[in-house]
Amino acid sequence: MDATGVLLETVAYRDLKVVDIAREAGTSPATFYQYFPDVEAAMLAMAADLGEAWHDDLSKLITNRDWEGDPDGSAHRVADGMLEFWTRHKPVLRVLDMASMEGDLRFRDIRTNLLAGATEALMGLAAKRETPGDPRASAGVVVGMLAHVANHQHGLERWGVSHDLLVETVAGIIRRTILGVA
Amino acid sequence: MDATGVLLETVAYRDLKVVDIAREAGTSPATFYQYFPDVEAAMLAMAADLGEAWHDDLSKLITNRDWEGDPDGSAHRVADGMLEFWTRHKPVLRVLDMASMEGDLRFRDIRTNLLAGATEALMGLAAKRETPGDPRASAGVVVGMLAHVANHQHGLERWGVSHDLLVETVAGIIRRTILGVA
DNA sequence: GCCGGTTCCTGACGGGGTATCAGATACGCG
DNA sequence: CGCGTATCTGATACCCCGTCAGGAACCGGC
Repeated sequence: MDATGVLLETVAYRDLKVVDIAREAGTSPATFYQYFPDVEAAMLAMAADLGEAWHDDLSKLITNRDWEGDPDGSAHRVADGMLEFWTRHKPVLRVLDMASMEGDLRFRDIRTNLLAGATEALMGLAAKRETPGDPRASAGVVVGMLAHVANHQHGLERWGVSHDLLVETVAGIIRRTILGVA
Repeated sequence: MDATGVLLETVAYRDLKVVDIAREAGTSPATFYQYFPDVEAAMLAMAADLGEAWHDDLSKLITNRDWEGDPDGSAHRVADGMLEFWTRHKPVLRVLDMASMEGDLRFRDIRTNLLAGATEALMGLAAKRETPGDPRASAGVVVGMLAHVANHQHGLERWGVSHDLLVETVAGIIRRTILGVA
Protein backbone atom coordinates (compact mmCIF):
# COMPACT_ATOMS: atom_id res chain seq x y z
CA MET A 1 0.00 0.00 0.00
CA ASP A 2 2.87 2.38 0.74
CA ALA A 3 4.43 1.58 -2.62
CA THR A 4 1.09 2.16 -4.33
CA GLY A 5 0.81 5.55 -2.67
CA VAL A 6 4.29 6.52 -3.76
CA LEU A 7 3.68 5.55 -7.38
CA LEU A 8 0.36 7.39 -7.49
CA GLU A 9 2.25 10.63 -6.86
CA THR A 10 3.72 10.44 -10.32
CA VAL A 11 1.78 7.84 -12.31
CA ALA A 12 -1.80 8.14 -13.58
CA TYR A 13 -4.22 5.64 -12.03
CA ARG A 14 -4.87 4.23 -15.47
CA ASP A 15 -1.20 3.34 -15.87
CA LEU A 16 -0.70 1.89 -12.41
CA LYS A 17 0.37 -1.75 -12.94
CA VAL A 18 0.82 -4.57 -10.47
CA VAL A 19 4.36 -5.17 -11.72
CA ASP A 20 5.37 -1.63 -10.92
CA ILE A 21 3.89 -1.73 -7.43
CA ALA A 22 5.70 -5.00 -6.75
CA ARG A 23 8.98 -3.59 -8.05
CA GLU A 24 8.56 -0.45 -5.93
CA ALA A 25 7.87 -2.60 -2.87
CA GLY A 26 10.87 -4.79 -3.62
CA THR A 27 8.90 -8.00 -4.15
CA SER A 28 7.38 -10.06 -6.94
CA PRO A 29 3.92 -9.61 -8.48
CA ALA A 30 2.88 -12.96 -7.01
CA THR A 31 3.36 -11.51 -3.54
CA PHE A 32 1.02 -8.65 -4.36
CA TYR A 33 -1.72 -11.13 -5.26
CA GLN A 34 -1.44 -12.72 -1.83
CA TYR A 35 -2.85 -9.54 -0.33
CA PHE A 36 -5.10 -8.06 -3.02
CA PRO A 37 -6.98 -9.53 -5.98
CA ASP A 38 -6.09 -6.48 -8.10
CA VAL A 39 -4.91 -2.86 -8.01
CA GLU A 40 -8.44 -1.62 -7.43
CA ALA A 41 -8.70 -3.66 -4.23
CA ALA A 42 -5.50 -2.13 -2.91
CA MET A 43 -6.90 1.32 -3.60
CA LEU A 44 -10.11 0.37 -1.85
CA ALA A 45 -8.14 -0.69 1.24
CA MET A 46 -6.13 2.54 1.23
CA ALA A 47 -9.27 4.62 0.86
CA ALA A 48 -10.98 2.71 3.67
CA ASP A 49 -8.00 3.29 5.97
CA LEU A 50 -8.05 6.97 5.20
CA GLY A 51 -11.78 7.18 5.78
CA GLU A 52 -11.47 5.40 9.09
CA ALA A 53 -8.70 7.67 10.31
CA TRP A 54 -10.03 11.01 9.18
CA HIS A 55 -13.76 10.91 9.62
CA ASP A 56 -13.54 12.40 13.12
CA ASP A 57 -10.76 14.90 12.54
CA LEU A 58 -12.58 16.29 9.55
CA SER A 59 -15.75 16.98 11.51
CA LYS A 60 -13.73 18.43 14.39
CA LEU A 61 -12.22 20.84 11.87
CA ILE A 62 -15.70 22.34 11.74
CA THR A 63 -17.10 21.86 15.23
CA ASN A 64 -14.00 23.11 17.08
CA ARG A 65 -14.62 26.67 15.95
CA ASP A 66 -16.08 29.80 17.47
CA TRP A 67 -18.76 30.37 14.83
CA GLU A 68 -20.62 32.95 16.89
CA GLY A 69 -17.66 35.09 17.91
CA ASP A 70 -15.55 34.85 14.77
CA PRO A 71 -17.55 33.52 11.79
CA ASP A 72 -15.15 34.98 9.24
CA GLY A 73 -12.03 33.44 10.75
CA SER A 74 -13.82 30.13 11.28
CA ALA A 75 -14.88 29.86 7.64
CA HIS A 76 -11.32 30.72 6.67
CA ARG A 77 -9.89 27.98 8.88
CA VAL A 78 -12.30 25.40 7.49
CA ALA A 79 -11.47 26.28 3.90
CA ASP A 80 -7.75 26.21 4.56
CA GLY A 81 -7.86 23.02 6.63
CA MET A 82 -9.89 21.19 4.03
CA LEU A 83 -7.53 22.17 1.22
CA GLU A 84 -4.57 21.15 3.33
CA PHE A 85 -6.10 17.77 4.14
CA TRP A 86 -6.82 17.14 0.49
CA THR A 87 -3.33 18.13 -0.60
CA ARG A 88 -1.74 15.83 1.96
CA HIS A 89 -3.70 12.80 0.76
CA LYS A 90 -4.07 13.84 -2.85
CA PRO A 91 -3.24 10.52 -4.57
CA VAL A 92 -5.79 8.42 -2.72
CA LEU A 93 -8.48 11.08 -2.66
CA ARG A 94 -8.12 11.61 -6.39
CA VAL A 95 -8.75 7.95 -7.09
CA LEU A 96 -11.61 7.98 -4.60
CA ASP A 97 -13.19 10.85 -6.49
CA MET A 98 -12.65 9.30 -9.91
CA ALA A 99 -14.11 5.95 -8.94
CA SER A 100 -17.07 7.68 -7.30
CA MET A 101 -17.70 9.67 -10.47
CA GLU A 102 -17.67 6.47 -12.46
CA GLY A 103 -20.40 5.10 -10.25
CA ASP A 104 -18.47 2.52 -8.22
CA LEU A 105 -20.62 2.05 -5.15
CA ARG A 106 -17.86 0.72 -2.88
CA PHE A 107 -15.72 3.81 -3.43
CA ARG A 108 -18.71 6.11 -3.25
CA ASP A 109 -19.73 4.73 0.13
CA ILE A 110 -16.24 5.29 1.49
CA ARG A 111 -16.22 8.81 0.08
CA THR A 112 -19.64 9.58 1.53
CA ASN A 113 -18.56 8.25 4.90
CA LEU A 114 -15.26 10.12 4.83
CA LEU A 115 -17.03 13.39 4.15
CA ALA A 116 -20.04 12.61 6.34
CA GLY A 117 -18.50 14.08 9.48
CA ALA A 118 -17.75 17.40 7.84
CA THR A 119 -21.00 17.47 5.89
CA GLU A 120 -23.18 16.76 8.90
CA ALA A 121 -21.35 19.34 10.98
CA LEU A 122 -22.01 21.95 8.30
CA MET A 123 -25.61 20.76 8.03
CA GLY A 124 -26.17 21.27 11.72
CA LEU A 125 -24.60 24.71 11.53
CA ALA A 126 -26.87 25.74 8.66
CA ALA A 127 -29.95 24.37 10.43
CA LYS A 128 -29.17 26.18 13.68
CA ARG A 129 -28.57 29.44 11.87
CA GLU A 130 -31.83 29.09 9.96
CA THR A 131 -30.04 29.90 6.72
CA PRO A 132 -32.40 30.06 3.74
CA GLY A 133 -32.31 26.92 1.57
CA ASP A 134 -32.12 23.23 2.41
CA PRO A 135 -29.33 22.52 4.96
CA ARG A 136 -28.57 19.07 3.58
CA ALA A 137 -28.27 20.28 -0.01
CA SER A 138 -26.23 23.32 1.00
CA ALA A 139 -23.80 21.31 3.10
CA GLY A 140 -23.43 18.65 0.39
CA VAL A 141 -22.73 21.19 -2.33
CA VAL A 142 -20.27 23.16 -0.18
CA VAL A 143 -18.29 20.06 0.75
CA GLY A 144 -18.29 19.02 -2.90
CA MET A 145 -17.02 22.45 -3.87
CA LEU A 146 -14.20 22.16 -1.34
CA ALA A 147 -13.23 18.78 -2.75
CA HIS A 148 -13.31 20.03 -6.32
CA VAL A 149 -11.29 23.14 -5.61
CA ALA A 150 -8.72 21.03 -3.78
CA ASN A 151 -8.47 18.61 -6.69
CA HIS A 152 -8.08 21.35 -9.27
CA GLN A 153 -6.03 23.67 -7.09
CA HIS A 154 -3.00 23.46 -9.33
CA GLY A 155 -5.10 24.20 -12.40
CA LEU A 156 -6.72 27.23 -10.80
CA GLU A 157 -3.35 28.59 -9.70
CA ARG A 158 -2.04 28.14 -13.22
CA TRP A 159 -5.07 30.09 -14.42
CA GLY A 160 -4.14 33.02 -12.20
CA VAL A 161 -5.84 32.38 -8.85
CA SER A 162 -3.37 32.22 -5.96
CA HIS A 163 -3.76 29.85 -3.04
CA ASP A 164 -4.66 32.62 -0.61
CA LEU A 165 -7.23 34.13 -2.93
CA LEU A 166 -8.74 30.67 -3.40
CA VAL A 167 -9.07 30.14 0.34
CA GLU A 168 -10.65 33.56 0.73
CA THR A 169 -13.17 32.97 -2.06
CA VAL A 170 -14.14 29.55 -0.74
CA ALA A 171 -14.43 30.93 2.79
CA GLY A 172 -16.79 33.60 1.46
CA ILE A 173 -19.03 30.99 -0.13
CA ILE A 174 -19.09 28.96 3.10
CA ARG A 175 -20.01 32.10 5.05
CA ARG A 176 -22.84 33.12 2.74
CA THR A 177 -24.20 29.61 2.05
CA ILE A 178 -23.97 28.04 5.50
CA LEU A 179 -23.99 30.97 7.89
CA GLY A 180 -26.16 33.35 5.91
CA VAL A 181 -23.74 36.24 6.55
CA ALA A 182 -22.88 38.68 3.80
CA MET B 1 -14.60 7.69 -31.47
CA ASP B 2 -18.31 6.88 -31.43
CA ALA B 3 -17.54 3.38 -30.24
CA THR B 4 -15.28 4.79 -27.53
CA GLY B 5 -18.07 7.06 -26.36
CA VAL B 6 -20.54 4.19 -26.21
CA LEU B 7 -18.21 2.00 -24.17
CA LEU B 8 -17.41 4.80 -21.73
CA GLU B 9 -21.08 4.84 -20.73
CA THR B 10 -20.66 1.50 -19.03
CA VAL B 11 -16.92 0.82 -18.68
CA ALA B 12 -14.49 2.60 -16.35
CA TYR B 13 -11.77 4.56 -18.16
CA ARG B 14 -9.16 2.37 -16.50
CA ASP B 15 -10.68 -0.74 -18.11
CA LEU B 16 -11.17 0.71 -21.58
CA LYS B 17 -9.11 -1.47 -23.95
CA VAL B 18 -8.26 -1.01 -27.60
CA VAL B 19 -9.59 -4.48 -28.41
CA ASP B 20 -12.99 -3.61 -27.01
CA ILE B 21 -13.21 -0.34 -28.91
CA ALA B 22 -12.27 -2.16 -32.11
CA ARG B 23 -14.85 -4.86 -31.49
CA GLU B 24 -17.54 -2.27 -30.74
CA ALA B 25 -16.66 -0.43 -33.96
CA GLY B 26 -16.72 -3.68 -35.95
CA THR B 27 -13.05 -3.57 -36.96
CA SER B 28 -9.70 -4.97 -35.87
CA PRO B 29 -7.32 -3.40 -33.32
CA ALA B 30 -4.84 -2.74 -36.13
CA THR B 31 -7.34 -0.35 -37.70
CA PHE B 32 -7.61 1.59 -34.46
CA TYR B 33 -3.87 2.17 -34.44
CA GLN B 34 -4.05 3.72 -37.89
CA TYR B 35 -5.96 6.64 -36.37
CA PHE B 36 -4.72 6.91 -32.80
CA PRO B 37 -1.49 5.88 -31.07
CA ASP B 38 -3.46 4.79 -27.99
CA VAL B 39 -6.76 5.12 -26.14
CA GLU B 40 -5.66 8.34 -24.50
CA ALA B 41 -5.16 9.97 -27.89
CA ALA B 42 -8.70 9.04 -28.92
CA MET B 43 -10.02 10.61 -25.73
CA LEU B 44 -7.97 13.71 -26.41
CA ALA B 45 -9.52 14.01 -29.86
CA MET B 46 -13.03 13.55 -28.48
CA ALA B 47 -12.43 16.13 -25.78
CA ALA B 48 -11.02 18.59 -28.30
CA ASP B 49 -14.06 18.15 -30.54
CA LEU B 50 -16.39 18.77 -27.62
CA GLY B 51 -14.43 21.84 -26.56
CA GLU B 52 -14.52 23.24 -30.08
CA ALA B 53 -18.27 22.73 -30.40
CA TRP B 54 -19.42 23.93 -27.00
CA HIS B 55 -17.19 26.82 -26.06
CA ASP B 56 -19.62 29.35 -27.56
CA ASP B 57 -22.89 27.77 -26.51
CA LEU B 58 -21.71 27.53 -22.95
CA SER B 59 -20.93 31.24 -22.73
CA LYS B 60 -24.23 32.08 -24.45
CA LEU B 61 -25.96 30.11 -21.72
CA ILE B 62 -24.83 32.91 -19.43
CA THR B 63 -24.85 36.01 -21.61
CA ASN B 64 -28.29 35.41 -23.15
CA ARG B 65 -30.03 36.16 -19.86
CA ASP B 66 -31.86 39.09 -18.35
CA TRP B 67 -29.68 39.42 -15.26
CA GLU B 68 -31.10 42.84 -14.34
CA GLY B 69 -34.77 42.03 -14.69
CA ASP B 70 -34.79 38.43 -13.45
CA PRO B 71 -31.59 37.53 -11.59
CA ASP B 72 -33.20 34.63 -9.77
CA GLY B 73 -34.58 32.96 -12.89
CA SER B 74 -31.32 33.59 -14.75
CA ALA B 75 -29.21 31.91 -12.08
CA HIS B 76 -31.67 29.04 -12.12
CA ARG B 77 -31.38 28.64 -15.89
CA VAL B 78 -27.59 28.68 -15.78
CA ALA B 79 -27.47 26.03 -13.07
CA ASP B 80 -29.95 23.83 -14.88
CA GLY B 81 -28.35 24.29 -18.29
CA MET B 82 -24.90 23.50 -17.00
CA LEU B 83 -26.06 20.33 -15.29
CA GLU B 84 -27.91 19.30 -18.42
CA PHE B 85 -24.85 19.90 -20.62
CA TRP B 86 -22.68 17.88 -18.29
CA THR B 87 -25.14 15.01 -18.15
CA ARG B 88 -25.39 14.85 -21.94
CA HIS B 89 -21.62 14.58 -22.38
CA LYS B 90 -20.87 12.82 -19.14
CA PRO B 91 -18.45 10.14 -20.41
CA VAL B 92 -16.03 12.50 -22.13
CA LEU B 93 -16.27 15.23 -19.49
CA ARG B 94 -15.56 12.72 -16.75
CA VAL B 95 -12.35 11.63 -18.42
CA LEU B 96 -11.48 15.26 -19.08
CA ASP B 97 -11.87 15.99 -15.38
CA MET B 98 -9.92 12.96 -14.26
CA ALA B 99 -6.99 13.63 -16.58
CA SER B 100 -6.97 17.29 -15.52
CA MET B 101 -6.87 16.27 -11.86
CA GLU B 102 -3.92 14.03 -12.59
CA GLY B 103 -2.07 16.97 -14.03
CA ASP B 104 -2.12 16.14 -17.74
CA LEU B 105 -1.56 19.53 -19.36
CA ARG B 106 -3.11 18.62 -22.73
CA PHE B 107 -6.41 17.67 -21.12
CA ARG B 108 -6.27 20.58 -18.70
CA ASP B 109 -5.85 23.08 -21.51
CA ILE B 110 -8.87 21.66 -23.31
CA ARG B 111 -10.87 21.77 -20.09
CA THR B 112 -9.83 25.34 -19.36
CA ASN B 113 -10.73 26.38 -22.89
CA LEU B 114 -14.06 24.55 -22.80
CA LEU B 115 -15.03 26.32 -19.60
CA ALA B 116 -13.40 29.63 -20.53
CA GLY B 117 -16.49 31.00 -22.26
CA ALA B 118 -18.71 30.39 -19.27
CA THR B 119 -16.07 31.44 -16.75
CA GLU B 120 -15.29 34.71 -18.48
CA ALA B 121 -18.96 35.53 -18.86
CA LEU B 122 -19.45 35.03 -15.13
CA MET B 123 -16.30 37.03 -14.45
CA GLY B 124 -17.62 39.97 -16.44
CA LEU B 125 -20.93 39.75 -14.63
CA ALA B 126 -19.25 39.79 -11.22
CA ALA B 127 -17.01 42.70 -12.21
CA LYS B 128 -19.92 44.79 -13.52
CA ARG B 129 -21.94 44.16 -10.40
CA GLU B 130 -18.99 45.11 -8.19
CA THR B 131 -19.55 42.02 -6.11
CA PRO B 132 -17.18 41.77 -3.13
CA GLY B 133 -14.25 39.38 -3.74
CA ASP B 134 -12.07 38.72 -6.76
CA PRO B 135 -14.17 38.20 -9.91
CA ARG B 136 -11.74 35.76 -11.48
CA ALA B 137 -11.51 33.58 -8.38
CA SER B 138 -15.27 33.70 -7.81
CA ALA B 139 -16.07 32.73 -11.39
CA GLY B 140 -13.48 29.95 -11.41
CA VAL B 141 -14.74 28.44 -8.17
CA VAL B 142 -18.40 28.68 -9.22
CA VAL B 143 -17.76 26.97 -12.55
CA GLY B 144 -15.75 24.32 -10.74
CA MET B 145 -18.61 23.79 -8.32
CA LEU B 146 -21.03 23.36 -11.21
CA ALA B 147 -18.74 20.77 -12.79
CA HIS B 148 -18.33 18.90 -9.54
CA VAL B 149 -22.02 18.84 -8.72
CA ALA B 150 -22.76 17.60 -12.23
CA ASN B 151 -20.19 14.83 -11.90
CA HIS B 152 -21.45 13.70 -8.52
CA GLN B 153 -25.12 14.34 -9.22
CA HIS B 154 -26.03 10.69 -8.90
CA GLY B 155 -24.19 10.40 -5.60
CA LEU B 156 -25.90 13.47 -4.17
CA GLU B 157 -29.32 12.21 -5.22
CA ARG B 158 -28.56 8.88 -3.60
CA TRP B 159 -27.65 10.81 -0.45
CA GLY B 160 -31.06 12.46 -0.38
CA VAL B 161 -30.76 15.62 -2.46
CA SER B 162 -33.18 15.71 -5.39
CA HIS B 163 -32.28 17.18 -8.77
CA ASP B 164 -34.55 20.20 -8.31
CA LEU B 165 -33.20 20.95 -4.86
CA LEU B 166 -29.69 20.70 -6.24
CA VAL B 167 -30.42 23.20 -9.00
CA GLU B 168 -31.98 25.56 -6.51
CA THR B 169 -29.04 25.35 -4.11
CA VAL B 170 -26.50 25.88 -6.86
CA ALA B 171 -28.52 28.78 -8.27
CA GLY B 172 -28.48 30.36 -4.82
CA ILE B 173 -24.70 30.15 -4.63
CA ILE B 174 -24.36 31.69 -8.11
CA ARG B 175 -26.69 34.50 -7.08
CA ARG B 176 -24.87 35.30 -3.87
CA THR B 177 -21.32 34.79 -5.19
CA ILE B 178 -21.56 36.40 -8.61
CA LEU B 179 -24.46 38.81 -8.34
CA GLY B 180 -24.09 39.77 -4.70
CA VAL B 181 -27.82 39.31 -4.10
CA ALA B 182 -29.09 37.64 -0.95
C1' DG C 1 19.85 -28.61 18.33
C1' DC C 2 16.27 -30.72 15.81
C1' DC C 3 11.67 -31.00 13.97
C1' DG C 4 6.93 -30.27 12.34
C1' DG C 5 3.80 -26.71 11.49
C1' DT C 6 2.70 -22.32 9.87
C1' DT C 7 3.39 -18.34 7.31
C1' DC C 8 5.19 -15.94 3.70
C1' DC C 9 7.42 -15.54 -0.76
C1' DT C 10 8.52 -16.54 -5.70
C1' DG C 11 9.65 -18.87 -10.40
C1' DA C 12 7.21 -20.60 -13.99
C1' DC C 13 3.41 -20.53 -17.01
C1' DG C 14 -1.13 -20.01 -19.80
C1' DG C 15 -4.12 -16.37 -21.23
C1' DG C 16 -4.97 -12.12 -23.13
C1' DG C 17 -4.05 -7.09 -24.56
C1' DT C 18 -0.59 -3.93 -27.00
C1' DA C 19 1.57 -2.23 -30.90
C1' DT C 20 3.69 -3.20 -35.46
C1' DC C 21 4.23 -4.49 -40.26
C1' DA C 22 3.77 -6.71 -44.52
C1' DG C 23 0.47 -7.95 -47.44
C1' DA C 24 -4.50 -8.03 -48.90
C1' DT C 25 -8.61 -5.57 -50.26
C1' DA C 26 -11.42 -1.77 -51.99
C1' DC C 27 -11.76 2.43 -54.57
C1' DG C 28 -11.21 6.31 -57.99
C1' DC C 29 -9.88 7.45 -62.51
C1' DG C 30 -8.01 7.69 -67.24
C1' DC D 1 -9.14 -2.87 -68.01
C1' DG D 2 -5.15 -1.40 -65.48
C1' DC D 3 -2.83 1.46 -62.21
C1' DG D 4 -2.14 4.33 -58.11
C1' DT D 5 -3.91 5.37 -53.70
C1' DA D 6 -6.25 4.76 -49.50
C1' DT D 7 -7.86 1.66 -46.16
C1' DC D 8 -8.01 -2.59 -43.65
C1' DT D 9 -6.30 -6.89 -41.34
C1' DG D 10 -3.80 -11.48 -40.09
C1' DA D 11 0.30 -12.64 -38.07
C1' DT D 12 3.56 -11.68 -34.64
C1' DA D 13 6.77 -10.21 -30.75
C1' DC D 14 6.30 -8.32 -26.48
C1' DC D 15 4.43 -7.30 -21.99
C1' DC D 16 1.23 -7.58 -18.09
C1' DC D 17 -2.20 -10.45 -15.59
C1' DG D 18 -3.32 -13.89 -12.37
C1' DT D 19 -2.48 -18.73 -10.59
C1' DC D 20 -0.15 -22.61 -8.68
C1' DA D 21 3.20 -25.64 -6.86
C1' DG D 22 7.08 -25.59 -4.49
C1' DG D 23 10.73 -23.29 -1.65
C1' DA D 24 12.48 -20.22 2.30
C1' DA D 25 12.00 -18.21 6.82
C1' DC D 26 10.14 -18.34 11.33
C1' DC D 27 8.64 -20.47 15.78
C1' DG D 28 7.25 -23.12 19.64
C1' DG D 29 7.86 -27.90 21.68
C1' DC D 30 10.85 -31.45 22.87
